[in-house]
Amino acid sequence: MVDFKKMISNILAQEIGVIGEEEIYNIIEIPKHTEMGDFAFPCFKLSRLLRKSPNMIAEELKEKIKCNELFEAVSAVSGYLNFTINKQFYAKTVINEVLEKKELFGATDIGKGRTVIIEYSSVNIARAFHMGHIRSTMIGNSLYKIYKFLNYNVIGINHLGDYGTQFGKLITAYKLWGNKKDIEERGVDELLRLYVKYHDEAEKNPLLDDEARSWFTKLENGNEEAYEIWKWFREISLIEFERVYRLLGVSFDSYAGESFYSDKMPAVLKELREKNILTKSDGAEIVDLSEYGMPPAIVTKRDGSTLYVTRDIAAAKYRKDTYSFYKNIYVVGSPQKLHFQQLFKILEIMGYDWANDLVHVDFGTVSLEEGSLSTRKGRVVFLEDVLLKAIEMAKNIIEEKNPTLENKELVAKQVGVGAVVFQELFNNRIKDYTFSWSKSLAFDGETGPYVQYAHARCCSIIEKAGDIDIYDVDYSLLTDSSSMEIIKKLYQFADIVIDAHDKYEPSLITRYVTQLAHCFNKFYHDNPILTNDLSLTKARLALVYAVKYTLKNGLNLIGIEAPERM
RNA sequence: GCGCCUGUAGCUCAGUUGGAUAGAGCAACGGACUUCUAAUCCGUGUGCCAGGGGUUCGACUCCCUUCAGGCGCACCA
Repeated sequence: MVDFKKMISNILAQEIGVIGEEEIYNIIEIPKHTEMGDFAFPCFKLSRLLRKSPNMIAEELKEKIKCNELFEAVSAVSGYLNFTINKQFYAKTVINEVLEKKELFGATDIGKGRTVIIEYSSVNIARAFHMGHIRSTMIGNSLYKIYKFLNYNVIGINHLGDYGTQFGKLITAYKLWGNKKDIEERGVDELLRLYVKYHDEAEKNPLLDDEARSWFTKLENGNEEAYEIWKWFREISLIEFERVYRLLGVSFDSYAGESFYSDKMPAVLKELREKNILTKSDGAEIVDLSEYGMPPAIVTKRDGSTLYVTRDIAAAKYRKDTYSFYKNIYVVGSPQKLHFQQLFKILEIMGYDWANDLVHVDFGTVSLEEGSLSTRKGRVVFLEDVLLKAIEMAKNIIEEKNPTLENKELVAKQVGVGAVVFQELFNNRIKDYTFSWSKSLAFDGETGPYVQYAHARCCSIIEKAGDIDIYDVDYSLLTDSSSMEIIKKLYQFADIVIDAHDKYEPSLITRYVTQLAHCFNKFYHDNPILTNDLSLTKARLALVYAVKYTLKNGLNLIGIEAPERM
C-alpha cells in the first residue's frame, strides 16, 4: 500500500538538508487529535541544528510545500508541521488495498525463508489444566498466527512437562495409595488427588521425597515399571488436555516435551564437561555464572539425575539442529525469567552464537482472589469449567436476543470462548492479574463479543445487500468524519501487526480490533448503508466489506473466531 | 540481603522508540430502537500519572532515590 509517511518524508527531505530522509521518516508521527491532521512532523530537533525556532521552521516548510495535490491541508501549529491527506485519495488508497488483499490484508512477507519456533502452553502432565495455563497457550497461539501471517515458517511446540521429579512423586503416590481402577475411571482427577495427597503426606514424612527422587532416577535409567506407569499417566492426561485445546482451537506441530530429551542428556553433559563449563559443588554439578551477575545453575543433582535447565539445553540444541531456526521463542511466565537468562547464557558460554536468537516471552501471573493458584493446595479454577460456563452464558444470551439463529451451539461456542480468550489477550502480557468470573464472562463493552458483533453486523449488511457490486466506487462519498475515522484505522493495521510481531505482544491487535469495531459501530449507528442512492450505497458497502475483512483478520490473529451471525 | 517486574480516574487497564489539551471500558446518572442485529450508539470526569530529585526546548515516558505490591535467588518445573 502507499506509504503516506514515506511520501511526506520524501518531500520533506528535498527541503531539509540537515537530516536525511530516513530520519525524517522516523520522526513523523500521527497526531493525537484528528483535527490537527493525519501526520505531523515535529520541528524541535531541527530547531537546534538550524538555530531557529521550531515555529519558524514549520512556517517556512509550510510555505515551500503547500502546493501539492496530495495534501488537502498543510499547517504549521506550535512547532509542528501538520499534513492532512486528501480524503478522497486516502479513502481510495486504503479501501482498494483491503478489497484487493482480503484475508491477506495486513500481511507482509518479512518472514519469508525464516523458521521460527514457538514453545507455548507446555502444561504439566497429570496435573490440572487450569486458568493459569490459558495465557501461555493463547499468547503462543496468537504469536503463531502472527508469524504465519507474516510468512514465517512456524513450528509450534507444546513442551510438555512430562518428566522430572514430579513423576517420581506421582509414581510413589500411586504405589502407596492408588489403584488401576480408580485412575481408569476418574482420569486426571484421580492423578490430581494422588499428587495432592503426596504433598500432604510429604510434609509429615520427608523420607517420601527420597523415595520420589529415586523413582525419577529409575525412570531416567530406563526402569521398565517406572516407564510403563509414566507412559500410562501421560496418555491419560493428553486425552483430557486435547479436549480443552479443541475448545480453544489450538493445535501444535510437536509435542516434544521434557521426556523427549531424556536420551539426549548424556551428550549434553559430555559436551559441558569437555568445554570445562561445569564445576563440582556439594556433589552436584553447576555452571558458575557469578561473573555475569547471576546465581549458579545446577545441571546435575547429587544423585546424577538431570534438571530442568539441562533438558532445556538439550532441547535448544536439538531444535537448532533440526529446524535451523531464525528465532526460538519461549512463551513462559515471568517467574521463570532467571531460568531463561541462565539458559541463554550457558548456551552462549558453550560457544553458540545463536544463543542470541532465543527469546523468552514472559507474562504475568494469574491468581485468584483467595490467593495464588496452587494444584497442591487444591486452589484451582479449571480452564475447561470457565470455557463451558462462558459457552452456556453465550447460549442464554442468544436465546434471549436472537432465538431464531441457526447453529446456536456453534455460535455459542465461538462467542463464549472468544470472550474468555479476548480477556486474556487484552492487556499487556507482563501484567499480573486476578481471575474473576464476571470479567472473563463479560459480553459488553471492550470484549470479544463486542468485536464479533461488529463483524456479524458487517456480514448481515453484506448479505442483505445481495448482488450490489462494489466496483466504480465514488470515494468522495466517504470523506465524512466517521468514514474517515474508519479508513485511517484500516490504514494502520499492517503497522500494528508488525508492531505486535516486534514486541511479541498480541494485545496490540486485541486493542486495535476493539478500536476498529468501535469506529464501525459509530458509523453504523449514524449512517444507513443500504439506501436509495446507489452510488452512496456502493461506497458505504465497500467500507463495510473492508471493515469485515480487517476485523476477521485481526480476530484470527488473536485466535478468536468471527461468526457471521450471532 | 541481592536481582527483576508492577504502581495512571472509584474499579480494570491504554498511552504510538521524550512531543501539542493524559484516554477507553466497567460502575453511576441521563438520552437514542416503525428503518441494515440496542451483545450497539451518544452525553456527564477537580486524575499531586505512587513520593522526591535530576537530564531536556519539552518527561506518564529516560537516569538516581524513597515507598508500596508481586516474583525469583542449589539439587522442583
